[in-house]
Amino acid sequence: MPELPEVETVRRGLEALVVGSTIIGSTLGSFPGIIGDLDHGHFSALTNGSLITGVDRRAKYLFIETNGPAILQVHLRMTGRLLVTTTDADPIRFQYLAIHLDGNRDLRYGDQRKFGRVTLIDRDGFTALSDRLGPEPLSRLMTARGLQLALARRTGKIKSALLDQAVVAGLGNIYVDEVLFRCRIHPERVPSTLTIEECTLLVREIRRVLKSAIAFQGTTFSTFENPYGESGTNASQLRVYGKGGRDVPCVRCGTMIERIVVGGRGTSFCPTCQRLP
DNA sequence: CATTACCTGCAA
DNA sequence: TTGCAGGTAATG
Repeated sequence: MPELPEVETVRRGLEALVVGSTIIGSTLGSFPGIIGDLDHGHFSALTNGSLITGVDRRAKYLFIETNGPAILQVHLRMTGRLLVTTTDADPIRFQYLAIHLDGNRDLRYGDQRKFGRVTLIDRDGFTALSDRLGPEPLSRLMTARGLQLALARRTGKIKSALLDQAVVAGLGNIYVDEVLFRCRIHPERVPSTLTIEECTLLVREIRRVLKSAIAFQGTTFSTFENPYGESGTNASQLRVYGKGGRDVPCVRCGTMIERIVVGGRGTSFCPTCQRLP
């Protein structure tokens, strides 16, 4: 499940592999909807001949920048994969798009569940999207005070608030559970009741957990891979995610990790370390 | 605010 | 055979 660390891992791989390459064509597979509402002719007209000048990330979105009229916007959602291969390589699993680059290489997009998209946007589209996302947690724009302010008018549950990309950009189900465990905050805490001390702790642990996960090249449970086709190794670092209701003891106190549903998401936490006030 | 749709592999 | 996995948009 690609969240910020996994998307950042893909970004770094793509930056090393495709910046400086020119798009010379593309092949659409059996699910044309992968490129959104655009037809392949228009997609080609807007991308063929463009030089790839950079790869950026905002929240869980990737942006492949070009010197042409379009930016490629990629969202991997649940099972999307971007791989760089040779042009004559066999199709990757669930391949729906191949972008042909000069030098006999392809940028391939595969997606078992067809949730992800590779769409084209312009500079205004990027700005509009970026404007409705919250601060990047690895930048100075995320602050304890800002987080407390964003949480002040929230009446739901802290886990749901942190999953809202308008509050903090890039957290998903895995890392929210991990961050809350490390902060000893119950996932059902009312967001507006968090103290500034707790927000300071959250900011610190969000950064720590995400940076560490990037260093491990992301968490791979089944499908996540970097553009080289390599799995991430962060799964071994997880303390609670996926462990609730399976007789797994808390690494801190030995209490069995519990599983509940919060905002429709499976949630694992330690009922002893993470108590409601 | 919560719930559902979108998808498909896989575990129970 | 059923239901769960979950990021985001759409809906109630």
